[in-house]
Amino acid sequence: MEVSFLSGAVVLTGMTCFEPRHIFDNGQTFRFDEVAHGVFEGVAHGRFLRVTKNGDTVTLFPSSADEYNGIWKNYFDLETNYDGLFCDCGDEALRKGREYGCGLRLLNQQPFETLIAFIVSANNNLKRIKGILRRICDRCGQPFLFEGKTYYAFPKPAELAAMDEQALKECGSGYRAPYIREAARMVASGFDLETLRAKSYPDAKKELVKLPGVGPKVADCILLFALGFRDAFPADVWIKRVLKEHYGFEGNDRQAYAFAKEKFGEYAGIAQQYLFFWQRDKEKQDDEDNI
DNA sequence: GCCCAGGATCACC
DNA sequence: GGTGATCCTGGG
Repeated sequence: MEVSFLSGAVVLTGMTCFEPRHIFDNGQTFRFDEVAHGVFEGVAHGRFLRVTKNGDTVTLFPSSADEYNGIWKNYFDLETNYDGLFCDCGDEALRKGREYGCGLRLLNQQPFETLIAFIVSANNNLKRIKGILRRICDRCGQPFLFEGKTYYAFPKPAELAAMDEQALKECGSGYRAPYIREAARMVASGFDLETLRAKSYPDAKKELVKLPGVGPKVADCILLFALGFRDAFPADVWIKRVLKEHYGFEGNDRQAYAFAKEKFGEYAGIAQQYLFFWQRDKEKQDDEDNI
């Protein structure tokens, strides 16, 4: 991989392990859309970003050397080498998932945004989650202009805590409105997500589930997608189907965590992403076949 | 109008 | 520690 800085853009060449669709359309972020074939746009870290890929060349726009080094390099987890991961792991399902999901990467997102996004994700589907978060951002995030269009940053804890329950419900969040409000209030008044990075995985998880609307699965999403815990393993319905179909595993949630830890070890979270992507695409394909 | 998908919570054992 | 009802809403 090589990085070059053009005027207003960052160009990454030799990117064999970077596939925008696999990165943005895998349930880890809800703020990017494919606006044209192969062109993804979204807002992260309070900035607009357009990501395109041609061959093995990835372009980030608009960007600069400072922004790349300060934000996007870490956001796209570019210091982790995904190339050889799980290639000869002796686990057929994982090897296949890895092959299929090649180019997928874990994003390092902002903890507060990730917390709220996954509270919203509970008992919900991708399309609705996206809509709810967009309306929340439109309503109380900081606006900024880019190419003549207005975009909204994800709200800060205090901005979100200031929204009343009724307004949150009007965004479509339903019964989750009081959870969102109270979690935002707790973070605004001192619940420090950043310090969780220094804790062990079980301790950090114990802290997170103290927040309203955060159970074991949502806590794992925050740990994996925002706080750098690569061993966190979000056990949602999709991944439980994988465990059942390909590993013959049938158990409750806590047994699933133990199984994942034993089976996939310190990279359980990355394995989860490959398996999740594979399973979801497979079922999407099955649905299309049934039409 | 009815049923379904999707996790956290709460009451209860 | 585990089980099952409930919450909300878009979509079939």
